[in-house]
Amino acid sequence: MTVHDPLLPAVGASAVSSPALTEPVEDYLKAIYELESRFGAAATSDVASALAVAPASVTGMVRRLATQGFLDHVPYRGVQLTPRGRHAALRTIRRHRILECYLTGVLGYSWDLVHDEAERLEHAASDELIERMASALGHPTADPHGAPIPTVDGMVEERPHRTLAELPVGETARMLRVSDKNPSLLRYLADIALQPGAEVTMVSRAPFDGPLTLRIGHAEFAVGPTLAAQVLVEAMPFAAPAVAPDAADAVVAPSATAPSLPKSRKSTVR
Amino acid sequence: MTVHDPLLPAVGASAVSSPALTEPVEDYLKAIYELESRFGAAATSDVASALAVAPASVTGMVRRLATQGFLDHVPYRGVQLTPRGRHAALRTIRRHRILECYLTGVLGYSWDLVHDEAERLEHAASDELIERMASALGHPTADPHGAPIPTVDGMVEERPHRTLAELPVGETARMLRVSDKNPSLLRYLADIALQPGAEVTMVSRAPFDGPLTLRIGHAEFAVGPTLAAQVLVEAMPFAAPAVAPDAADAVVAPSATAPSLPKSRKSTVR
DNA sequence: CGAAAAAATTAGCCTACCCTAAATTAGAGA
DNA sequence: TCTCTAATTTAGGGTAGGCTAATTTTTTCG
Repeated sequence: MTVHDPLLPAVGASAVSSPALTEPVEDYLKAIYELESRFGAAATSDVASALAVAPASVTGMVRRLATQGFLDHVPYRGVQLTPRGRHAALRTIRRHRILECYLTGVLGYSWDLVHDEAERLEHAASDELIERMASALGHPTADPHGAPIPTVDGMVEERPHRTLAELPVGETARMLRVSDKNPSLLRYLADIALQPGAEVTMVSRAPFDGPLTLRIGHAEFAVGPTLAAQVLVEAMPFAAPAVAPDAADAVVAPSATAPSLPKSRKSTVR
Repeated sequence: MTVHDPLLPAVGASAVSSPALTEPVEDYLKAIYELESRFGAAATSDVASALAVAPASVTGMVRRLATQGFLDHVPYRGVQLTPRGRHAALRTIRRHRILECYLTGVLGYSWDLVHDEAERLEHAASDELIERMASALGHPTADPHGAPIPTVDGMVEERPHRTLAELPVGETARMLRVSDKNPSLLRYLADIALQPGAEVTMVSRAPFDGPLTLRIGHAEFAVGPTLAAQVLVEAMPFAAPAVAPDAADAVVAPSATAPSLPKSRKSTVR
């Protein structure tokens, strides 16, 4: 009986150069990581709907992942990634986001189409390839949708933010980030020039969950609260439009779209 | 035939938008295609060793592929791809070779390392991505190892060739192609500048399968017959380095003395 | 030609994932 | 507190692919 013994040679601290995770495993870890960082915990049914599988399938996979040390599972209580699991998740997320940067920045993909492509390539690309892409791009720190790119050793810088829906009337903020998963939403946002880095002002807010009026550049748009809730914004560095403490050193604001998209020319390939 | 029909309504002509082949299936079809074009038929054991699986596994997969119409299988007699199977194989091969071009041409991979990377990406990349890469490269017709790239509709131009081992003493040929599967061989060939397009002259040939002496550029190298048998060459179009195009069957006189004149049954195919 | 060797297939198992239906448990509300 | 519902897990199956061992067929060779 020749046993192949594919997994875990030892309980080593962190990455022992993992024996290649399967695609489903990478997907589960990524989904759990994202749910965990959004809600503090990942519920079975949330993982199931994120991955479009039945809840029972999640239970099964979770048991497997727990025995392999990727997460802790308290039955009926939810799961939590171990450092090992978190590291694996972040590796996949890094790949995904660098791929998105590369596809938009170098190969001309539009930001609403990169997600699916990156979703498949993230499992197939070697570290070598990912790092070559990153360096061809000048080591971007955020993907085209504004999501921060984890470092090779698993660090992510989450910037403080609120949703556009929470922005008080009269205030201006900088668009920070939006999910990459909804192509038609992304196409609409591109239409109204609401992309990471853009300045957006809350002009008015209709009552009873009514539409919000935004100013982006010189144009105004009315959007629904559902959309606004999906767009993350951050406070502008300083200098508010109306009451600036010192207008003299206010940052030059590009009036139209301010794309701080990670697009770089230099190719550091050898 | 269950067609999922994901997005587009009927692409037309050739592609019936196959229900996405699995990775193993693509690998089998590709391997069978290559064996078939090399030997005229694909034997179970050859497929098994090409894919590093047990022969029994091949029998099983072959049965599945036959019922799906990718190939015909006469038990104990071998398999033959159907047009459908051949088309699928060529699609994978096209992807593989365009990926190799892109990785070496744009991302700086060396030619001995691209194979493994392309091998994984070929299953994950969308047609969209492959065609974007191809057009970024100006639609190459051969990969870095000299292998021709099938067109989108499954045409390959196989050039007439012989192996370097067969090159008569005194003759010069142009290096055409070498397998991409052996990194150390490729590194050695790069060392001696024997790459597609290079001109190589057979200076002498030691008896009893002894070493062959080649001239490449201004240098001479002795190589074993095994290596030489893996390198494909083609007749030079016309015009040897220093001689005018009139000398149709004149051979460039090598400085080294050729023991016996090559019988030179010239079949200058082009 | 007939026997041994080689090649291929069958039989029987295994693992990873996925699913549905049937328990079970947690948590909310009366 | 007790019950009802929603969430979760267990039970029982299915498919794709892979493996070893045993068997069958083909080929080769004395």
